[in-house]
Amino acid sequence: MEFMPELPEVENIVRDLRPKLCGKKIIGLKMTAQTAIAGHGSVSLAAAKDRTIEEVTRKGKVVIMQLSGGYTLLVHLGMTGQLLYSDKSPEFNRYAELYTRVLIFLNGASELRLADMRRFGWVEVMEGDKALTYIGRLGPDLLTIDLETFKARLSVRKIAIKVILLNQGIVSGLGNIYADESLYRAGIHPCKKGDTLSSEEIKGLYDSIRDVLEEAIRSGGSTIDTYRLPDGNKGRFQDRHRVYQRQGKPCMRCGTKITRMSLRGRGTYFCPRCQEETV
DNA sequence: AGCTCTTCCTGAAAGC
DNA sequence: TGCTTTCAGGAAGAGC
Repeated sequence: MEFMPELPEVENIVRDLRPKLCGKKIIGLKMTAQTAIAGHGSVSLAAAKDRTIEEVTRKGKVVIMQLSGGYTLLVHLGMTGQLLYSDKSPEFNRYAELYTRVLIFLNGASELRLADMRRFGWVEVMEGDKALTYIGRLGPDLLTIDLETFKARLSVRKIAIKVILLNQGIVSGLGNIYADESLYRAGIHPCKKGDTLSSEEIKGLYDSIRDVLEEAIRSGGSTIDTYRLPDGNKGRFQDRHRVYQRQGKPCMRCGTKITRMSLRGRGTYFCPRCQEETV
């Protein structure tokens, strides 16, 4: 159960869903179990009924579905969320059967559902400017941000760089796994404060993040595979972890044992030699 | 501004 | 063996 959808997984989901959903009309919605509706200024989910899905995009980890009439459907997968599409007679996996939270019925006998065991995920329908306001509060997406913006947003912060990277209001898309992996590749200690990073370090981190994200997207992430084989094919990105959940194991670069620490309540993995704390 | 702590939720894993 | 506790994680909120 290794989903933890971060930017690469959400990117793959959006790429997969876009051609399937665009042009489809929402003919009904059903909330199951306890609902997972966020309250960022939303209207009732029912407002999405009879609207057509015009575009499917994302920003950071948030899936954005533009609906006709100026409405927007947002989906966040939290930790364990899956967005499952089916146009066959709904035959989903056991996970989906157990943990479905929201069902969206589409024309053409197809449906989309949010299944989410731990219920940190949510869906929300917004009208007009509300969605723009919410999306605008998210920092620039890390797959498309330019170096100057990246530098400007990081270098003014006096907090640990990992905390910066996880704050979706500063830059969006990274979660715990890719934050650690990116910092490792850049050779930067997770606790180093943003305003103490040199230009070279910021450039190195920028490149590392881009590399990690693109590699993860190419390797299929993990969530994309749950569309068809939820309990089987899980993607390959976890095989590429160099520090995440590798505490006690040798660093692939220098052999030093990977360390685990808790940073703001998040498990944080790094190589104490390659990511020396210099300040 | 930034830190710590708490809440949400559930299953895996560790402790006894 | 079997019950109980702890932990993990994204995001938001409270209080200092």
